[in-house]
Amino acid sequence: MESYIEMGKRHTSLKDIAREIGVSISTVSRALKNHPDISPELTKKIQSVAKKLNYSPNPLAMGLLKQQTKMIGVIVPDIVTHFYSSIISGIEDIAKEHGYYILIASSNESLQKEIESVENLLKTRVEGLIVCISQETNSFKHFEKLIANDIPLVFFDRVCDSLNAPSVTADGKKAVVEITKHFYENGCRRIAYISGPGYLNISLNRKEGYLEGLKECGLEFNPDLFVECNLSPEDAALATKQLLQLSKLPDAIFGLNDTIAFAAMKEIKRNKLRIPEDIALVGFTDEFHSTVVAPTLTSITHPTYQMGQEAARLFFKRILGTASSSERIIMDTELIIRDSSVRIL
Amino acid sequence: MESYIEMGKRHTSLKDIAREIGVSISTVSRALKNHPDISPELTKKIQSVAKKLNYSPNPLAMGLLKQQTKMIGVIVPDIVTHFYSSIISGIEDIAKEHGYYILIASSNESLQKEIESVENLLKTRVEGLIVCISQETNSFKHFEKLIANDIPLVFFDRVCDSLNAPSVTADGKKAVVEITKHFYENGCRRIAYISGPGYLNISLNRKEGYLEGLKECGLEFNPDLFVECNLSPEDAALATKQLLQLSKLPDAIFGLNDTIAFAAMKEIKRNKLRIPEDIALVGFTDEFHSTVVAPTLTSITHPTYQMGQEAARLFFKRILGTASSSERIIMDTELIIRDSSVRIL
DNA sequence: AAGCTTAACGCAAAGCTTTGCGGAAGCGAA
DNA sequence: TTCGCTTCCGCAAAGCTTTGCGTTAAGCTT
Repeated sequence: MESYIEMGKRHTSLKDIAREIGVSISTVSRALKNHPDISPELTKKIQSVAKKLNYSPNPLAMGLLKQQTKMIGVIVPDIVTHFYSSIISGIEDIAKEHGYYILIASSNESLQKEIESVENLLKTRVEGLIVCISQETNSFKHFEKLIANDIPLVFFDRVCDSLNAPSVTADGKKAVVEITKHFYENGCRRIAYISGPGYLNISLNRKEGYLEGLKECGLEFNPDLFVECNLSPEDAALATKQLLQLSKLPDAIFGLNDTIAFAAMKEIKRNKLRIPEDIALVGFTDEFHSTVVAPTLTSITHPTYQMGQEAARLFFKRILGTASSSERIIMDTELIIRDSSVRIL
Repeated sequence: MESYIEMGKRHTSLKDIAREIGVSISTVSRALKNHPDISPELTKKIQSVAKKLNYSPNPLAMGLLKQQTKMIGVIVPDIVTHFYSSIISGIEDIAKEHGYYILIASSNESLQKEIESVENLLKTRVEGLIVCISQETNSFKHFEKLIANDIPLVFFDRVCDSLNAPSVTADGKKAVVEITKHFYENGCRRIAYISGPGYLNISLNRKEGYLEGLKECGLEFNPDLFVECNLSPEDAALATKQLLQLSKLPDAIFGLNDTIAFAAMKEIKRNKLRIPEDIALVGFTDEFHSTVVAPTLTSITHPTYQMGQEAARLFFKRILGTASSSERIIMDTELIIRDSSVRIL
């Protein structure tokens, strides 16, 4: 008896199995899920042939039928930063648990690309989106459309507070209060903050923490010591230069994130100033290389991987309909003290 | 006239448009691609309605019809290392040019997970795979199966030479010859090499370069100065310890990659030895933090992003049938000299 | 032996798109 | 008036799976 299976076909279908055995497609389908309508012997036979032919259901057909693709779109500013790739890892693992795959798109910090990504991802019929907005994103029409169409959407890290969507963020305010106090305890009195774009929630939250921290330490806010930059190393270097040109130098700098802190570190060194003796330095996000720079960088650790997991969990709550309309998870952070901020007083 | 479009449906189909206008589905399909059979007025009308309803073809249906998913599976040892995420970026961009999406899977350096990833990716009907094998991978059955089934497969960085598949790698041999000479010119005579698992092509190629370089410098190979480790920082630290316990210390260490070099750097510092005065150090892969460690690390730059692009291009050559059965691209590298290896003689 | 139940399957539709082919209507020509 | 051609559109199948419902034949009851 010759096999009817054509060679060159990459995947076996129910039809192939049906033809091979001489039964109908529906019988095969039922047998494979042990439907009682099919006799035990036939079921057994069909299952063995299916295994031999290495059958696996065609997800396209299933998707068409069930109207679901089992895919989640994930939009991040970039994929090469450890912070994001680590979060993606967390999302991926939870997605896998639910039998979902993720489709990753990078906005490259561009609003335009972010909008395109939303559209493209939607065209591929992802079932929803998990996103961290770009640093340029100050308009949210592309997301409002999703919410109006009832397409699941969850934000992480950089969120849009005005949108009614679930999110997971870090407690930036609390963290920066802690940083500011740490500076103070190490004798710093002119504490500078290099922030990101003012409309981003992370900039805002951390600034709140900065102000609150100053207050608690009995220090006054000095506009000279507050500068904004976009999130590039180049712009951060510029911001640092600006601080270093003040007639009265800062004695501490807090960078919105580690990228900014590293740029600041280079700039400070170039000016032959010592860290932390002349200027203490603290970052945020605890990138991998914090421990390997000199001096090692004091920073705030995000539980990045867990943030990714939580974001994904929020997503599935939403998919499964068990979510409150917009749950907001705020995760705790931890101050990791290293050499860049500790002065022997 | 009331619209027939149901609310709550997330996507418009041809059927929706057809019903809205009162023509058949096939007419709509043809009109949308300007088929001459459809009258200009009707075409115009259909197109305007399609636009209004924000129609985009259902990729599941298309996939089923055309038997293609427009998806590529990418398997990497991990996604959080800059080297891999950067390559992924390159792959992604070329894929996007071709209207393809990529599905990323991490093997976490585990052969078992790699095998699972291959199977899972295949179940989702990716059209082919682009992979960098795990450090454990010394068996290739899971890939042979792909080749036998004529499923496109291209390797990058860590490849399997015995398999007849296209690949893109860096010229490790040439690079390490250069490194060795660089050490020699800086007065080093006891040059050590911390390698990775012996069966990996990258370990092999670089060892060839090491031996060749020693030869050209008139140095003899000393087995004491050659150690292998798996690619973890912990194991690299162990390997370094082993070197530092030699009665006669090495005066130069080359690490298979930057991760190993960083681990070695920590270990050397812990032993109160100076870099590069006591031991010169060179890495490979030029991770972002090479410039920010102290001393800054001399290393080899891979053109990572371009490697990703080339891998993807190879993939599409294969898909489009214009590929020689197994083209192998070998990319040039560059030695970036920094503080960790330059001695003032 | 006729009627009925039940076990064990097959048919067909739906989900969406493309495309070869068949069909209807309109118009000019004979 | 009728044949034939052109123009313009619809039918249906294929790609794969699931599932409600219909069908067949065997076995049992009385």
